Amino acid sequence: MPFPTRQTKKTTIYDLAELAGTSASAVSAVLNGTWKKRRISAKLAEKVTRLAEEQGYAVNMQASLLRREGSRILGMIVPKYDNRYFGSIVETFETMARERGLFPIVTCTRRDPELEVEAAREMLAYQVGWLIATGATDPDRITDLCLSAGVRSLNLDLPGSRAPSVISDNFAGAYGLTRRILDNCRERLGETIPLMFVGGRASDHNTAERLRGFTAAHQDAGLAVDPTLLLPCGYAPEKAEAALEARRSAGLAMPRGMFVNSTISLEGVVHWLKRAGHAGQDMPVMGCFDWDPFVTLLGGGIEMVRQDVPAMLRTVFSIIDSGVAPEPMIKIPPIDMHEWVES
Amino acid sequence: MPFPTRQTKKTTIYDLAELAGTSASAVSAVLNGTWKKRRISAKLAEKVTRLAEEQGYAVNMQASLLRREGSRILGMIVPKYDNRYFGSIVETFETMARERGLFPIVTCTRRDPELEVEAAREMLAYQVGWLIATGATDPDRITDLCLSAGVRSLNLDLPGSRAPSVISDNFAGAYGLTRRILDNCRERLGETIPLMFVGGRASDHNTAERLRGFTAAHQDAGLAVDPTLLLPCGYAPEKAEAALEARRSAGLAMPRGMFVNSTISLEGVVHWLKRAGHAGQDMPVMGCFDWDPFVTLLGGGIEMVRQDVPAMLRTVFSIIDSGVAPEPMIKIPPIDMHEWVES
DNA sequence: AATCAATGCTCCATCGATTGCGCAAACATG
DNA sequence: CATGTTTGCGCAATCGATGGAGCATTGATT
Repeated sequence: MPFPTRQTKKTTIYDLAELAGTSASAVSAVLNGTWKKRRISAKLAEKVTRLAEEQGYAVNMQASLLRREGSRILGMIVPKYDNRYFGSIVETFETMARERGLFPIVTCTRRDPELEVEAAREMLAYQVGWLIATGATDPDRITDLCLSAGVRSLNLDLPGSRAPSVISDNFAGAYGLTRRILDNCRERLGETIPLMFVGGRASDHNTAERLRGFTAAHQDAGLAVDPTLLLPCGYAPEKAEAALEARRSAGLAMPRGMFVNSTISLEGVVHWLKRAGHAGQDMPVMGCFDWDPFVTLLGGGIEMVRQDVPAMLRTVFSIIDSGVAPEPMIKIPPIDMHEWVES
Repeated sequence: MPFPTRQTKKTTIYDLAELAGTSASAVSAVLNGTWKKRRISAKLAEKVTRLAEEQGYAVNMQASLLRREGSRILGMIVPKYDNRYFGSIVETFETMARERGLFPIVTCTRRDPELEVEAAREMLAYQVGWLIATGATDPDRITDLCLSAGVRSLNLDLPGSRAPSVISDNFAGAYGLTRRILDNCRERLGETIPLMFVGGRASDHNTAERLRGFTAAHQDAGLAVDPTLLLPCGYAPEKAEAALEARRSAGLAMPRGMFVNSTISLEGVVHWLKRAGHAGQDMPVMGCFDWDPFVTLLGGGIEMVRQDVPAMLRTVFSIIDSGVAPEPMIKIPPIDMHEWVES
C-alpha cells in the first residue's frame, strides 16, 4: 500500500489576520509577545492566540530572522558521534542553548577537513550568531571564515590561535593518568616500566600536550620514555590495531603498560589484545584518556580520565553570554576515574 | 587578557552588485548557478564570483529560503547521543542528507515527551521539508503537528500509525537473540532455563515486539516464560540496576541467563553484576539487543543484535527521494553479532 | 465644549535573495 | 534600410515577519 503524504499550504500571519479580522502586524505582535508594548488589547490577543493554536500556526523563522537583528542560532561542528565524550558535548550544548532560548544546530564532520570547512560555510549561510568548532583539524581556517562573515567563533576541545579556546588540561590529565598507570605497574608487575603511548595525531595540540604530560610523569618517576613505544597513529580503532600488529610482526615484544589516547583507539587496542591472546592475566596495565562506561566494566583495572564536559560548556556559554573570553585559552581540569576493581 | 570578537556587517548581493557595477539580480543569478538560464555573460559571472570570494560572501539562507519554494532542510529528532545506535543513525543521516544537497538539522530530546514536541515545533518553524522522528515516545503527536503544518514526516526506530515508519524487525531480532542465548545456556550451563528480560518500556512498540520474540523463542524451545523475570524498567542504566537490586533485596535468586534490551540498560546490568560479585565465572549467560564495540570485548560471550542502520537510512531516504513509502511500516532485519570468544 | 492623553490598532518600509517580465543594444536577414 | 532575433542585463514584485510612525476612538480634565 503506497503511503503518500499530503503537502498543505502553511498558515501565515496574514491568514490569521484575515480570520481574526485584524492586521498582520497585530497578529505578529501578539504571537511574538510584544503586544503589550504595542498596546494590543488582551481580548484581541486571546482571540489571535486561539486561532493560531487552532490553525497549527508556526512562525516562519526564515522570515522572522531575516527581519530581526541578531541571530538566535548557535552552530557547532563536531568530529564524530561515536563516543561518549562528543556525545555528551553535543547533548549538553543543545540543552544549554535551549535554556537560553537559542536554537542549536550541530553537524558532524567525520574528521574530514574538507567537510569541516564546508559545514562551517553552511552554518554561516544559515546565519549562526556563533560557531563552536569542536575538535576541528584546522580551527584557524574556520575562525577566518567566521571573521570574514562577521560571526563570532570559539574552539572547543582542540585550540586555535585566532579565537578563544576552551580545552581540557591535557598536560595535567595525562601526567596524572601516566602516574596512575605507573603506580598500577608497580603494584601488579612489581616494577615500573616505560609505557606505550597509542592513538591520536602527533600534529594535534591535545596529543602533543598529552605526550608532554606522559613524558614528564616518566621523568618524575625516574624513567626514560622509550621513543619506539610512541604510536600516535590516528584516532580510528583500525589504526591502533594496525600499529600494534605491525609491531608484533616486526617481532617486538608486547608492552606491559599502555597509555591509550582515546576510547576510540582503546577499542582497537582491546580488540587486538583479545585477538593476540593477551586479554586475560597477560593483559597490560592500561589507562585511557577519555571515559566510557563499558571500559569501566571491562576488567583489568583500566584507569581513565574523564574530560569535564559540563565545566567546559559552562565556560563556553559564559563566553557566549558575555561576549568576552577571560583569556585566549582556558584549560579545564579533567576528572580521574578509577576503575571499580573486583574485590 | 580579554578576548573580544568583532562583529562586522555581512556582505550582501547588493554590496557585490555595487562593487561589480551591476545589479543585484545579476549577482544572485551568478551565485546561485542560474546565470546561463538568465543569459549573464561568462565575463560578468567570473567577475562576480571573484568578488564574492574576495569578500567572503555567504548567501543568506534565511532570505533565500524565504523566497524559494521548497525547503532544503531535513529535520531529525533523536532521543539521546549516548549510544552507538543513535550515534550512527545521526551520522549516517547527516552524510546522506548532504550527499543530496540537503541541510540536516538534528536535535536531541533526552526521551522527554515535552521536549520532543517542543523540538518538533521549532523544526517546523525553521521550515524543514521533512521531519524524521527517531525513537519518539509519542510519534503520532509529532505526525499531527507536521500534518497541520503541511510538512511530511517519517518515524524511525519506533513506529507511529499516521506516518510511514522504518524500524528494525524487532520480533525476528529478539527471537534469534533469545535462541542464541538459550543455546549458549545449554552449552555453558548444561541446561536451558527461562531467561530474564531487562530494560525498555513495556509501553513502547519495540519492547513489546521484542517480548513477543522472546516469548516465542522460549515456547519453541519448550520453555515457559517466567513472568517474574520480565523487567521492562525503562532505558536508563540506573533503572536496570535498581530493578536488579530490588530483586536481590527481596531475596530472589540471580538469573543465570539474561536478555538485555539495550546497551544503555546493559551498562546498568553489568555494573550491578560487578558490584554484586557476579562478574567472573558466576556471570549469567547474556545477550543484548543493540551493539557496542566494548561489549564485544567485555568477555563472557555476550550475544548482540546490531540494528542495520545503513539499511534503515537507505530506506528513509528512498522515501524522501520518491515522496512515497511502499508500505506504512517497513521492518529492517537486524544483524546477529557473535562475540569473539577467547579460545 | 475644547483640549489632551491614553488606548487600540493599521500602514508601510524593510530584511536579502529570487524571478517574471521587459528593454536596450548587437547582430542577422532580405 | 527595415525588420526580426539573439544576447545581456535591470526593474520591481515577492516571500513572511517586524516595528516605527501615525491615525482614529474613547475617556479624562479644566
